Amino acid sequence: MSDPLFVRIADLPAHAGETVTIRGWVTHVRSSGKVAFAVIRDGTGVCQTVFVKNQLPPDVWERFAALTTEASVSIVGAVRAEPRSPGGVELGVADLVIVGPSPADYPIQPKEHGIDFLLDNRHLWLRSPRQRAIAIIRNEIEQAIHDFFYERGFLRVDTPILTAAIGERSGLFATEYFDEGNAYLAQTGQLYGEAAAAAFGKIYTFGPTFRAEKSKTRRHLTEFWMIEPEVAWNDSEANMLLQEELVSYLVQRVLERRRAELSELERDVTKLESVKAPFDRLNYTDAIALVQARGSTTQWGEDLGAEDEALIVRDATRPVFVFNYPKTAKAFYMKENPDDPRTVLCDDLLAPEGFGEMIGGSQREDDYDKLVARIKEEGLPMDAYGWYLDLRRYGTFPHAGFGLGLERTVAWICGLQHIREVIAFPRMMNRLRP
RNA sequence: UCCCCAGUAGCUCAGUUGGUCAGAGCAUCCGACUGUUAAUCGGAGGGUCGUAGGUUCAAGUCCUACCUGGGGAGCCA
Repeated sequence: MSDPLFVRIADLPAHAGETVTIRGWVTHVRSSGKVAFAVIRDGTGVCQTVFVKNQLPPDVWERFAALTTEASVSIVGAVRAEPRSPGGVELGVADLVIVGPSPADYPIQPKEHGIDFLLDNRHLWLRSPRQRAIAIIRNEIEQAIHDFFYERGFLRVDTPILTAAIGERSGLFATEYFDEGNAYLAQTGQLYGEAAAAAFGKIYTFGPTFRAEKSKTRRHLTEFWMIEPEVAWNDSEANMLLQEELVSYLVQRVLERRRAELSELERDVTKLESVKAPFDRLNYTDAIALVQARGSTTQWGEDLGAEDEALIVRDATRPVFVFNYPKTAKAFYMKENPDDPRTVLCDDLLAPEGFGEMIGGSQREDDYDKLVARIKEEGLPMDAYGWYLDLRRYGTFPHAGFGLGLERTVAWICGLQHIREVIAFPRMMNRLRP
C-alpha cells in the first residue's frame, strides 16, 4: 500500500480538496487539548497541519503527542484553503509517520540568540526562515551574474585556487605542495583573468578567494566569493560603466523576482529601487575635499579609511564610485594615469548604508617597462611574474577589470548587519567549523 | 598587531554603593484546554556566576593576569 501523492509544500494550493502526502521537518507544535497544530517546513515553504483527536486513530494521536521540534515527518492529510494558515492552505491530518525523531534539546528556539551561539549551531541555524530567504537571494544574485555575463558574450574562466605566490600581498594561506615548495590559496584570479582576456576577449571568473587577514569585522571573511571580469580593450571609464550596469542589473533582478524574501528580511526596498545606473563618480582629489569638509583629517596621498568611506556615502542611496587614487595607495598592476602620473586609473565602488567596498577595479598597466618598474618599486619577486609580463611582451593591449565581492553585495541587497549570515558556512579567523 | 566591550541556568538577560544575590523570561518535563499563530494557564527540575590569584569579617560585585567571544582600526571585496 502506497502513500497518497507526495507534494512539496509550495505546490499544495494546486491540490486543494485532495488527500496528499507531505514530508518535512516540524518547526513548531501547538496543542489546545483535543485539537493541535504542527507547522511543517520542507524547504519550499511551510504548512500548518491540524490534528483533531476524535477524528484520528489513537495510535496517530499518540505519535503526535511524541512530536518534537525538528523531527522529520511524513504526513498524509486533506489539503484545504484556510486563510488563518501561513501559505493559505492547511492540511487536515489523517496519518503521521515520524521518520526521524528529534530530541528535546534542539538548541535553536524562536527567540533572540547571540551570534556566537548561532554560528556554533550554523548547521541547524540554516533551517530558519530568515536563513532560507538569504540563501534564496544569494542564489538569485549568483544566477543573475551568470545571466548578465552570458547575455553580453563573456566567457566564464575558472582560475586556479592553488597558486604560487602572486597577486596581492595581503595575508596568504600556505600549504605544502609536493616538490614545488609552498602553494598558496588564491586571493584573486585577476592575473589569470588578464591572460584569459588576451585569449578570449571578455571573460569573468567566479570563485572562492582566501585572505589570511586577522580581520574581525562585520565586513570580512577569510574565505569569500568574488566575481572578476576582465575585458580586453576596455579603459577605466568603460570599466566603471560595466560595473554600474552589473550592480543595477543585480538589484533590479532581486527586486523583480525575490520580493517575498526581501520582505521576510524586512528589507527597505525603497532604497533599492533607486539603484539604477549611472552612479555618482567622485575622483580621489574631490573625495579628499569632501571628507575633509565633513571633518576628516585624511590628507591627499593617503588611502581613504573606513571613516572616510562612510562620510562619502553618508547621504547616498546608490553606490558611489571613487576613482583614480594615488599610486602609493594602490596595487602595482594598475595603470598610471597619463593626465596625472601621481595617480592610477582605478575605482572603488562603495556600497551605501555602510556596507563598505563592494568593488575594486582598475585599468591594468599594459606598458612592459612601467610594469617592471612598479614590480621593483614594490619589492616583489620579479621571477614570479615572468608569465604575467609575457602578456605585455606578446601583443600588449589595454584592458580593465574589477572584483565584485559577492558576500558584501548580497549583504547590502539583503540589508544585513553582518556578512557572515550571507554564506552558508562562514570562515573567519577564529571559526573553521561547522 | 592595536583599541573598546562582554562572559551568571540549555538560550536571552537582570543582579544597585561589596552584606537573603543564586533570580526572571523562554526552552525542557508533568498537568489543563476542540482553532492555535513565538497559544494560554498551573506545577517541577535545572547554575563551580569564564579561569587562576589577590583585597576584605564578607566577592557575581573591587583589583591583577590569563582564556574565550563580540565590535572596531589596519588591510581589503
